Amino acid sequence: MVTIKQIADLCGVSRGTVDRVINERGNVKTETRNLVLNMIKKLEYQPNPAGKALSARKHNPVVGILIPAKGNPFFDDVIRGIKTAAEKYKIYGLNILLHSIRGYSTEAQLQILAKLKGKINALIINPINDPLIINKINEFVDSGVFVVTLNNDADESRRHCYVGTNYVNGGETAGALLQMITKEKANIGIIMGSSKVLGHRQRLEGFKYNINKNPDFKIVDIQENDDDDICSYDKTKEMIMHHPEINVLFIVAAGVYGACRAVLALNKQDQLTILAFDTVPTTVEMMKKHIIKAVIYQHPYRQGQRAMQLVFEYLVNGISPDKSKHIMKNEIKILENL
Amino acid sequence: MVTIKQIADLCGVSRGTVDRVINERGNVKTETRNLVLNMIKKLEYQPNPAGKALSARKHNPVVGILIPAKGNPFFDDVIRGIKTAAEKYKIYGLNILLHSIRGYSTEAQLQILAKLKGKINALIINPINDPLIINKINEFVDSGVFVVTLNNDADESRRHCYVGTNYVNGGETAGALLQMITKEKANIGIIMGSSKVLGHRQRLEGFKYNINKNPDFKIVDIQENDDDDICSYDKTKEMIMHHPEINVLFIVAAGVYGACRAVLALNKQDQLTILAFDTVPTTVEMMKKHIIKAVIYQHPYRQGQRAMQLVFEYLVNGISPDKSKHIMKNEIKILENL
DNA sequence: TTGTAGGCGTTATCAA
DNA sequence: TTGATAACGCCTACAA
Repeated sequence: MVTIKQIADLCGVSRGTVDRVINERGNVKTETRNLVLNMIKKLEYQPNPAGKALSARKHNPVVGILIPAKGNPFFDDVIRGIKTAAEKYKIYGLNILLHSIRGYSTEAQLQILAKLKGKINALIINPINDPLIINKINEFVDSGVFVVTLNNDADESRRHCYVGTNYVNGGETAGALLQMITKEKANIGIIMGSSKVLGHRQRLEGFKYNINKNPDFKIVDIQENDDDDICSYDKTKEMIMHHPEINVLFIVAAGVYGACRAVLALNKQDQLTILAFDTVPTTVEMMKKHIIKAVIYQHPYRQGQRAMQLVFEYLVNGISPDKSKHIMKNEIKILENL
Repeated sequence: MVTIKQIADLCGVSRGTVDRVINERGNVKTETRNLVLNMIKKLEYQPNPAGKALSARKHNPVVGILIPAKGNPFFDDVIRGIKTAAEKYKIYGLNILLHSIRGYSTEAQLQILAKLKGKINALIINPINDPLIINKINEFVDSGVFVVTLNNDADESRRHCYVGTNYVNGGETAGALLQMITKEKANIGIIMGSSKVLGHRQRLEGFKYNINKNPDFKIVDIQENDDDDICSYDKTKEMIMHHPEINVLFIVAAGVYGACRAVLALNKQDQLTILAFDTVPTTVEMMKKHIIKAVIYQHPYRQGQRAMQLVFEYLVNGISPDKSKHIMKNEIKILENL
């Protein structure tokens, strides 16, 4: 393990000069610069994160976090992952400014972002795909803030990293699983959050892609519940009543509890195979009651943890992420392996 | 964030004294000791891992690793996880001595352990549950070595940590999944590694527990293949020929490829639902050919990574593990979410 | 353009 | 029994 001091000694210059070369601070003669650079390459110099971390204590870096988690239990685990990681990193002087807001509103997000401006060194955000937000993200990036998009990407922006899942694959997996667990023919009713949400559309796309291969599987109806349980309850009830042939219910986003309650209200639980996403407490409850057969799980805790880890490594250890997309696998959860 | 220096100043003693108290090096008057201890408690002092890491560079800690990985592709991913993590920690001065051996032999394990004695500060081991090995593990622990058991526990020993899965639950999950994907009745043939291996016995136990709830599911035959593909091929062939009523094949350990080849040789692939463990390349191949329906996955990469992480945090950051068992979930993998 | 020196927090050695 | 000091690797302000 080579250190700056060693490089300096071997090049016959001071540590300061080597540091200037490494961190591109300028004010180094081209010759000495090249000398140092060659030595660095030759000895495969790598900065020691512990040294950096210690040195970084003087900055007290701050991470701004913006997540529309209020009223959406999926994010509870994401936030738990964030907070656990934050606690671990606190000792290094890394602090967080956590903003959990309710629902998806460009206006609200912009407001929080304005508040965070100038106060943070990194930003973790579950962004709306709105040009105004994209724009703000780019502004943060330009001002040197490290930006991680969480659970929903904004790849039109210049964010450094995305942590989340492959939504298309989530739908495909659900579709394949459904074909495994369904005896004979399936008439599928779909309840989705909103076709305005990219992730929901992609899941549906993946699901359809896999389902359409099988002539015994038909999608009978698709309704949107806006991720709201009451709306979900009404829409599901209506759907099942209008289409008594439905024997599979696929719930693509939130509102799982409302949909299940509708099934129970109609006493249809024994005639329906229900598939959903995520293991929020109410969903687990419905799995325990054998109402929901299986769900697709997107590692929410690890998503939160990973986002914080990336920020920590960048800000404190001076390590840039090795890849820009950190994708969690879509797992299949049944009651037994929750 | 309080530092040793601050504690020292507030107590009117030197940093050296505070360090002596914290690390219980003795040679401190009881009064000053209590003074310091109270201050530490009051200010909730927590050591800064970066400081420790920097200081630890002087020791150049070494991790011994002993895994019977040769000829067992399951461990390829475990080792990949170990090596990736080791690479990351190299810069901190942490080095590894990796011993990958072939097969499970107490003698061979003892030999390696003897070789490692005195050379290592931590040990990661996939141990045989033999009193001789347990004894050696305890010797290492007593001499101050941090010991992590990997993928197979030795909880009769005083090892610090176990990283692995819950085998009983793996079997239960497989059993539950099987009941979901099987139409009507199932006559199950089971190929297991060896009843001498605790993990295999536990998987079988969990599987039976779940299967026995359902009168339509019967276990027809159980054979052991000693984790060997050729043996697996022969035993499976024989089993299927002797029991033409078998319509489900459950492979509890290695030898998946051999078993599948037997099925193919008998041209039985369309009449059998096959379930197995782990996603080794040959198993994935069989999944792509639609011979194997699903497998239970035990996060091998993460197991290796986690074991190294625990060692790193202990040796370099001076952080003791928060729990003694680090259990990975049993995941269900189908072709789509591999 | 380059070098020096001090500090981040912890540990270890030596002197008192 | 205690204190002073240097070292781990990096960064930065200031001096040359």
